[in-house]
Amino acid sequence: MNRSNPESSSPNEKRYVSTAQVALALGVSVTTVKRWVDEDVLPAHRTVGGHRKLLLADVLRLVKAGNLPQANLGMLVGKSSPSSHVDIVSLGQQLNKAIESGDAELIRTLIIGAYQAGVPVESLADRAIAPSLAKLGHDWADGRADVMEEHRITQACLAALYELRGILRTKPMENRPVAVGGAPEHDHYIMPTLLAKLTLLDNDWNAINLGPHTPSSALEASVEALSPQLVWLSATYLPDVETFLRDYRKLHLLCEERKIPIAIGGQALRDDIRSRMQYTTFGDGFTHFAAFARSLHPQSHRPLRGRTNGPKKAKRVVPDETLGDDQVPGTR
Amino acid sequence: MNRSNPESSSPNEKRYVSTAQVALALGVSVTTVKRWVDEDVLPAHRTVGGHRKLLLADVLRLVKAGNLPQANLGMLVGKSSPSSHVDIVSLGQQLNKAIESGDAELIRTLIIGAYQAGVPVESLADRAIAPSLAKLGHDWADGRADVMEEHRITQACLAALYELRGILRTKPMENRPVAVGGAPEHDHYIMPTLLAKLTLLDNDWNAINLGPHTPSSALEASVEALSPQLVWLSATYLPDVETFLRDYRKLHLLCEERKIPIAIGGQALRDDIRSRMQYTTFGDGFTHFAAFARSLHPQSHRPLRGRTNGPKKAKRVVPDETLGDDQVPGTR
DNA sequence: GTGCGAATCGTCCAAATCGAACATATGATT
DNA sequence: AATCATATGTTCGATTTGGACGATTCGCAC
Repeated sequence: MNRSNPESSSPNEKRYVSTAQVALALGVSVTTVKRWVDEDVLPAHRTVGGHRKLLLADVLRLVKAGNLPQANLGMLVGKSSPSSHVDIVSLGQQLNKAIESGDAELIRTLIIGAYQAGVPVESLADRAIAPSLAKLGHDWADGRADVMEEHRITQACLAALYELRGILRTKPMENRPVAVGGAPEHDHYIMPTLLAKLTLLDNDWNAINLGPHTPSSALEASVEALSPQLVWLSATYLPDVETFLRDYRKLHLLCEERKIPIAIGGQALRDDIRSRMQYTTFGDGFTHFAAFARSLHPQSHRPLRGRTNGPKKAKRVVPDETLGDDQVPGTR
Repeated sequence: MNRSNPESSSPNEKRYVSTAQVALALGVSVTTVKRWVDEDVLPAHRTVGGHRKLLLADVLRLVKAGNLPQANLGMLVGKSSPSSHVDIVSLGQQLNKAIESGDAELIRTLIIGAYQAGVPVESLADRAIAPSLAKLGHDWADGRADVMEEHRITQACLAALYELRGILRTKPMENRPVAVGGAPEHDHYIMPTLLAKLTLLDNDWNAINLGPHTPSSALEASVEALSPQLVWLSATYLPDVETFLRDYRKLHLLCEERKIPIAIGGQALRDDIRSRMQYTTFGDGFTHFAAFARSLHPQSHRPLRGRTNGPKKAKRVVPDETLGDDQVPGTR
């Protein structure tokens, strides 16, 4: 087992980094980093002598929130991997190899490392984890892998994802909109609904996951008890479509009455089933799901250049963006 | 700890920590900590030999006064001394309250904190987590709690346990004996088999968890593929006892042939079922399970977190003097 | 007690960071 | 195109920090 990242072993997320390191990694100057800290764009702590100390987790959050094209986080998370931008495709291939060899430690390193290198959770899910697990499922069906491998790998991925959840948990949960969700009854797949939760957490939601095999009544109870601003339902296995549809209609009625959008997704929801459901959005993958969540609750944004408002010192809260890509001059 | 007045902040604040520990927690170098002490920014006592001993409370005060919060104080508070024996009973009560109130964050804090305070995983499982979840189950059956609460709490506990797994993972894994295990087919309970894995990890095993709903064939395949030195099977729900027994007998034969001990456990294995099984040991709780594992592979050293006992020469700290504390770190 | 490895001490000095003032770049407004 | 407001980049001396060194102390086992 080639341990490409030997040093690991350090809970990177709560490591302090200096302004210079952040500047180098983000492709901006030190002064800019200092100013961002002073303007509360980036949280930081000061030493007694006045030096700024940034938590790595805060920096990573900014990278994902604002669009910093030149971000090269390799230097921050581990100086051993200068492979600048993490290629999501190659990540998927590496993940496949790790799964084939059954190397749980490598699986963890790849997933956590990719996130720390700036890959959003939804991309990680759609383009690396889901395809790899699907491939594993096919191999199993074709007899090239056995159930033992499948179970073992599933547990390894689960552990990595829960660790990722721990990283996502580290940032402020105040003033976040609440979402609840789960998988329908008799659907025992843990991962899809967990990925949905992680995706929401990564997009500044407070997600409450009721887990797999959640009876419709439990979901309805949570809607009434928590008054969420979004409900998700992830169906991977549906033994009884009719019962599911009946339950779903009830849930949908309740949510419609309370004006709560529902997002549904999952492999089990084939076209013929979807056509019989009413929903606000069907997420064809977690990327769609994340986009929908962001449309409901836009994230804060990095300051933009130029005049944004009248001469007044207006507060800068850019509601949404799209402004496409904007090139930050990566001088230096 | 009977005398503890509950509201008195943290359990341990009169503990002394070294400059290196403080440096690690605050994210600065040892030299800097030494200088801060010399400049009266941080109060400290000196041993007769001149070593600095910092009161944990003082460090925490600086952390709050200055702007260095949320540093890795986990590393500091984590190494609690044995004298502050966490009362496992009171922990269970606190956990019950946290579960009743549905406070996921509190659940996490209690579980992680208890482990870091020196409670072994098996005790945590047997005397806090299992009773609390059993109580939740009863409340649910009696109508005092609903399914929503149960699912939500289960997810919270799962997350905490996976985080605990992350902590256990950081210990060296070389030269550990391998164990494999899981829950039988159609048993979808994740937690018992996860707790079994954590228990083994905490006792210097390398445990591979195939997870819930594991077909007997998968377990057998893993025995053949991995040649473990222990197999565990945790049954919480057994819809078809006869099939289970038939599968188990096959597994037992395989293991006997290879001289691999089997440990079984779980609520579903009532006396009448157990009487029909052959096994090496039946773990009536994780404490038994851990003891059995240790008997197979004695630990070189129980990972005593914190000092086992202070040298009889109790603190020989010279109260040192005056140094008009306060001295707020001038953030200039 | 005695001994030994690991941790800490004190003291250097180089490197990193700070704050402030000034110069440049960017994008919206006119 | 010209203008303006904001954001970013550069330089500078003063301050803070971090690492290296041998000498000393501490904790633990025997």
